[in-house]
Amino acid sequence: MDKTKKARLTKKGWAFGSAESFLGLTPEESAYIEIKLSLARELKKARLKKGLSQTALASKLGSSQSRVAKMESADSQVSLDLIVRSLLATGKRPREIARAVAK
Amino acid sequence: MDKTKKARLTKKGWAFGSAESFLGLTPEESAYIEIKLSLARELKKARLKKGLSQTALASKLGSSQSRVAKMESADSQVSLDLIVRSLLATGKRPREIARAVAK
DNA sequence: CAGGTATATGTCAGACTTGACATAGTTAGC
DNA sequence: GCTAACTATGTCAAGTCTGACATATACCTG
Repeated sequence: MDKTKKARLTKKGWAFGSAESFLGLTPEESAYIEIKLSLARELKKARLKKGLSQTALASKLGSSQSRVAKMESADSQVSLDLIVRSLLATGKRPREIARAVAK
Repeated sequence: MDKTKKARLTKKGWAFGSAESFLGLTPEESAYIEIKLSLARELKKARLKKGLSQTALASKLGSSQSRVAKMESADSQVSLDLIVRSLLATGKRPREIARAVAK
């Protein structure tokens, strides 16, 4: 999968929209990015709901502020694995994660 | 996350059961493994439904038979990312993936 | 405006994941 | 049993992701 394209799409300028493409992404690639973006938004929502800063959440996760920021922006250098594990660590149940995946 | 424990749990002897634990896994770790196992089963089901061998699927995915086998067994050396992307490549829609996540 | 808090972005060494390959085990038909 | 097709498991070099750090930007409040 071409990470440069993903990176471009998920840069600030694109985050507001959907990941559909005129840049040659296949439907599967688009779907993958959509899922990642949705989970990223879910993580941010979960954090804010708990009134935590990125730094505070990072500490709970055993990670760092910069990585939390990258998760929340669905950075191409962040895996789905990490986002899902972080969601679980914030108390989200699989059912809620599933909802975000479908959205 | 301790990968050795995960590896042990997902070894043949445990694959039939759930990933709950008397080995010191936290609920989040268990949930993560459950999700992975569920998606792994989904991938196998999708492949069989299409009447493909692991080798044939691997070729479609640009991967190898051994990696497909590892995906289907939720091997600890396989990421959620890869399983999700493979599911998408086999034609599964996010909604169906979500269902497996919740299960 | 200074200082503080929060978030974003770039980089890096070390850890992890990947496709490929080798090999072993399993299953089905003969 | 033998063969062939299928699947499981181990290993490795190359590529990717991670936490940590540095730094930048934005927004307060005094």
